Amino acid sequence: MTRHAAIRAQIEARILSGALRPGDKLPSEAELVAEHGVARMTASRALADLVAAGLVVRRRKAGSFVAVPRAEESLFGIPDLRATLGPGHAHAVLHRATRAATAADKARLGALPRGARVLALQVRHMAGAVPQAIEDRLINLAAVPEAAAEDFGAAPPGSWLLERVPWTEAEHRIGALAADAATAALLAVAEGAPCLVLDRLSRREGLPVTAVRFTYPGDRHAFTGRSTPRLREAPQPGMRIS
Amino acid sequence: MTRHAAIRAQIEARILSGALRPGDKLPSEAELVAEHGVARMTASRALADLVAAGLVVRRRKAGSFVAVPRAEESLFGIPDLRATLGPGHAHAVLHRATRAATAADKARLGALPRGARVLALQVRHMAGAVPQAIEDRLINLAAVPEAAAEDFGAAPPGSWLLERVPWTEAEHRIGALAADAATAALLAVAEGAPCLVLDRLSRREGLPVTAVRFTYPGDRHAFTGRSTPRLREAPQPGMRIS
DNA sequence: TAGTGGTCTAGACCACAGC
DNA sequence: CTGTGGTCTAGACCACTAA
Repeated sequence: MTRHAAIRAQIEARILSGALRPGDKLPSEAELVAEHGVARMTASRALADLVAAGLVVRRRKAGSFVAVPRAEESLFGIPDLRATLGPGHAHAVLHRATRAATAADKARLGALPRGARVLALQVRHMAGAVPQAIEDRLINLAAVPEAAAEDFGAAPPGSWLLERVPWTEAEHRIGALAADAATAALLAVAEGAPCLVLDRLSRREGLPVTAVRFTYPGDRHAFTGRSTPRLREAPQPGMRIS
Repeated sequence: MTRHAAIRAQIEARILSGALRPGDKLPSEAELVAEHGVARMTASRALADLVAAGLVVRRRKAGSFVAVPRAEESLFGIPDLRATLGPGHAHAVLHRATRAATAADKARLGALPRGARVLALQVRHMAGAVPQAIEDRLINLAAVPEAAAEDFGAAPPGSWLLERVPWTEAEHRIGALAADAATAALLAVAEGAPCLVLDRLSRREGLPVTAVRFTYPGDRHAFTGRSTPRLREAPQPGMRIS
């Protein structure tokens, strides 16, 4: 491993483990130079890589800090609904339950220890009086214990989680399904109407954090995005839901 | 503009304009040093940025070369169907026409000069005897004149284009639609069945190149992906269609 | 084996934004 | 004003691999 990669890995591990939290100050280049006995360009390279990875922000004179994830640029470039729908957006928690993980829960979240507890949520997102999406979410309380005491009245669970839990891996699936009777009723569409479905499973260092399914009425939503060849100084703008 | 950015921009312009084609050799670091009067690290940084942008590949002793886009990692990480479906995949051109751009064509491709000619294609993708997708594509012949003489028997148009035409910008839309009668017949699904629809418009330096709509049966396909925080040395694996 | 890229050093000057 | 990051230099050694 190269020296800049070693420095980078050390800092990255502290961020991903939670020892360093979003907003915390990192060592300055000069401190890294003294600590690791390298040239400043080497320390600078390590921090620059962390910036490219989105884990760190740097400000002149102020220093380097653990990046605070912005809700607008969620996983895979698919933002959460708060940013998408804007001020007219409202959400309501339809169901909320904590329970020992069932077999079905384990199938969604992946391997969980025996007796693991999960928080199951169903949230409906509205734009005015028009239903825009149904969110079915499972949260692994072993990974996010503070979720048990949260009512998600102010921020929907996606935004709430994004600002608190660093993630290291996510799996996504975007498909199309016909609305079943329950979904159709909640979304105010005809039974059998085409719906866009986004499934996402997020992990932190192998530990499942949350599994979520968003169901959007096919006539009201699409994922849109712009992309350019990935440039270091122009990160991918990502997808929007529109 | 910094010196490494200037060197990078010069090379990038030559690649995007087509003056340098995929596979062409770029100046070595030593040549860039002599040409621009900079230190080697500065030239190296310019080339490293181009590698990060995916425009360049570098091999020790051999040199730096314009990257040949791989069909497996298409725009937005959504690969073309050849790579997805593997050896069992076959495609057939159902319709093929060159014509002066109609109003509908211009609506899909965006601004075109008067009298612009386009190639319209409809292609069906199969896995064995099972239809997997319908591809409706428009190609701007002003941007890709050699497409007029291509029959797309060997490679489907997506792969063919990707290997020949550099792109600088793309817009995407993923939605869900009910299959109309014609689509249902081609995909061998019931009329009204939910379908996943991917629309993509690609441009090269503002010039529309191609607009395409893929329609997938909702019960046979989904876009799946894994993602990690974007690391310079571990590029996004991207989506797969499965 | 020689050319090329990959990394690192120990300096330097500058721009910028907090203090 | 000063700490911090951003960039650049002119070297150096090494690793890899294509010739």
